Amino acid sequence: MNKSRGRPRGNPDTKARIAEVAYDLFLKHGYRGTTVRRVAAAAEVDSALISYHFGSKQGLFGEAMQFRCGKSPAMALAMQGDQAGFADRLLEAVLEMWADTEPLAELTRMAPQDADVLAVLQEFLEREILGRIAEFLRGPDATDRATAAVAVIGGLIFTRYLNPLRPAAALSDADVRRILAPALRAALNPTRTRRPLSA
Amino acid sequence: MNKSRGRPRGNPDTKARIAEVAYDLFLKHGYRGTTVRRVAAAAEVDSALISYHFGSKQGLFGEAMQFRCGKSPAMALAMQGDQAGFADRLLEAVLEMWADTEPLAELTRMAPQDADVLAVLQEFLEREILGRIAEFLRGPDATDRATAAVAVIGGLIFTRYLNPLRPAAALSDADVRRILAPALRAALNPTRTRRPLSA
DNA sequence: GACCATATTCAACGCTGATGAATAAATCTC
DNA sequence: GAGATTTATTCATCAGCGTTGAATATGGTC
Repeated sequence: MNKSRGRPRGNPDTKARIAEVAYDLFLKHGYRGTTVRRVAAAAEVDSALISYHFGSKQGLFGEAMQFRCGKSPAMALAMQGDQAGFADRLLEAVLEMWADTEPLAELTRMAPQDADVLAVLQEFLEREILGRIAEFLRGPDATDRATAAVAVIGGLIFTRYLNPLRPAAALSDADVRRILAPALRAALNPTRTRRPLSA
Repeated sequence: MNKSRGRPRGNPDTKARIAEVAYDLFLKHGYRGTTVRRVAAAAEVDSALISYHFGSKQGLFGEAMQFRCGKSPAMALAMQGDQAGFADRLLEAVLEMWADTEPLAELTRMAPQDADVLAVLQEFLEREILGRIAEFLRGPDATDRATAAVAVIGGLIFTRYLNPLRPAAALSDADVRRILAPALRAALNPTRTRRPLSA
């Protein structure tokens, strides 16, 4: 069982192998449920090696996840078309992203287990979603409106995926669209002044 | 320093003292940052006593927090009045609760640190908010509509308090009302069939 | 006063993530 | 090619975590 000390023969990319094994384990058991030692064992490596390569458990998590999220084509699609229908297309894109992109859904599922995970999710929301929306809007108060939109979208993600309230998670996609579309439209609405509240 | 073994003289309510000390520490250092041993030290008690009284760290957390949340009068106020203005009153109540109820805000602030904390928050949302809304609505699909409403409210809590996206947290109360009120109204709307999407 | 339930400390267990020293292979330098 | 340096790895160990079981002292009951 004991492997000899020192650098191994050849140039096996042990670091990459560790990251891959870690990725699987993180998906399966969540952040806290995945211990450094278990990753090491699964990769047939001493646990100290993980500290050596990734610095810390959080570092390992970051590197193991990083290269899989982002670059979803769903958003790109929403960016094409007129501003009028943008809200609806945007909502569609978000629903699609979480339905298709497995690592994203898994990331969300285990986010409440640790602050480190939530930080990754937060960065994703800000850079990947808020950033692109602001870019599309292009107005003077573009950032403001994008911010408001992300508030609504974040809400969707929270109640539906991240911390699913039992009944809330059961809403159909159609229901989600019906309920949140007005909110998204209001958020993206350039008229920043108060509007009459028509009950 | 050593205190003698066995039951102490008098009947000091050590359990309550522990809960109070724990509450302070949880607020100050968060869930993970507060170790059982440190609570024990602060309460001048052996750490095993905590397992004895509360069963586990999560149990300690639950009991330490429990008796302070809930029972907020803001919700009760929203329950009085006609159905037409309910959405707006409800939104108002939520904003008020998080502004006033210190432990609630703190609970939210440190929720991302651990799943245990999120579980407490989740229970609060379901029982204290979703439950009361359904009770007020009283219709045939009351639960459905309440669920939808909580989805929106949960969104507010998520982006504003729990995992504050830097720009999103900066929204004023007025902005929040403007953006989310339409969504809440849509959620509470009894006409469950699709409505025309007027851009 | 005997007895049992209760409250407490003590000592230990098996975990956790991390660090520093030893070691061996790969690579660079002359 | 030999020697020095850098890189990759294991090993032994650390301090800390939450939890458990045994020992012990007090309070209430008959």
